[in-house]
Amino acid sequence: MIIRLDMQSDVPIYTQLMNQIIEGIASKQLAPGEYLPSVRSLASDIGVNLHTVNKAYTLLKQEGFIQIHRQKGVVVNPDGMPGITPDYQHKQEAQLRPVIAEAICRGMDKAELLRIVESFYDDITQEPKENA
Amino acid sequence: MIIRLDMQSDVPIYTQLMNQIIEGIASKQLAPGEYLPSVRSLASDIGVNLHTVNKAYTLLKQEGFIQIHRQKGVVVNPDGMPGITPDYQHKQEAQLRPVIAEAICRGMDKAELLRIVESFYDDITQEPKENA
DNA sequence: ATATCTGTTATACAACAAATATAACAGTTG
DNA sequence: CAACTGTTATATTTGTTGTATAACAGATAT
Repeated sequence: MIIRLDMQSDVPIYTQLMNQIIEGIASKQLAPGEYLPSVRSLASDIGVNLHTVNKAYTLLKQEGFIQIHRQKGVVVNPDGMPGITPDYQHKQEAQLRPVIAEAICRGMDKAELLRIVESFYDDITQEPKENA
Repeated sequence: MIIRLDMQSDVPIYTQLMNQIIEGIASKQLAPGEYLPSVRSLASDIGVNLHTVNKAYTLLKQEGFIQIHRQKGVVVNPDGMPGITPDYQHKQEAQLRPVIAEAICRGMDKAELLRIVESFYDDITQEPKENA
């Protein structure tokens, strides 16, 4: 999977990494059971420090997306993804409400917003588009 | 309008302030032309520093949600809200994609996600529920 | 067994962001 | 003139982000 980082972004690198790995899983470019690069090799590939990758991996492990087998490597959770927990629902609401509120302010009607969400949903689930 | 801050949150206070003001406008609890408290009085009310409120106001001004009249006060933009600019669309995509990708990972199907977005949309547009 | 690969931990450092604390300035309004 | 606006400046504290090294401990391949 190709990782694209924007070093100019105000989004932390470890967050960009987490987001791209999660989208990779959502788009089935990364399948459960599939191994991810080691912290050192990924860090080297994308030109960041080992600890930055390790932070992303550790947080993804805490949320249940990946498993880390000591001395063996990092693998997309073969037991499946975490489900819709109450904690997750609260986090999702905290993320969605501000986005929806701003859309409303700017005059976006409900149908248009739903159309946009749907198109992103389709776009993610219809990857892989690895080759361009 | 009632402002609720979570001092334990990892979301910066000035961001929480911006979000709540934007949701206040979206829900029509704050109407265009309506005056907001001065930086000093709001800061005093919610128990934060003057500069924290000023940062939120300044950013809201930059995005076009409010106007700041020197020596007169802060007012919800009476010329209307900013529209759907390309910059905004990019920001919105950057905010939405990670949320949608995680929802997909966790097994939320498209209909359920759309239902959630719709319910938040309705919830925001059907405030004010000031009295509980 | 020895070298090499894992993740893990620890420490130190630089740069930056967030928030506070004071203070002062410059216009507006009562 | 006093009191209120937003604005600007400076300083300090605290926490986050990211880098840099280094070492540890277990697994694996030669």
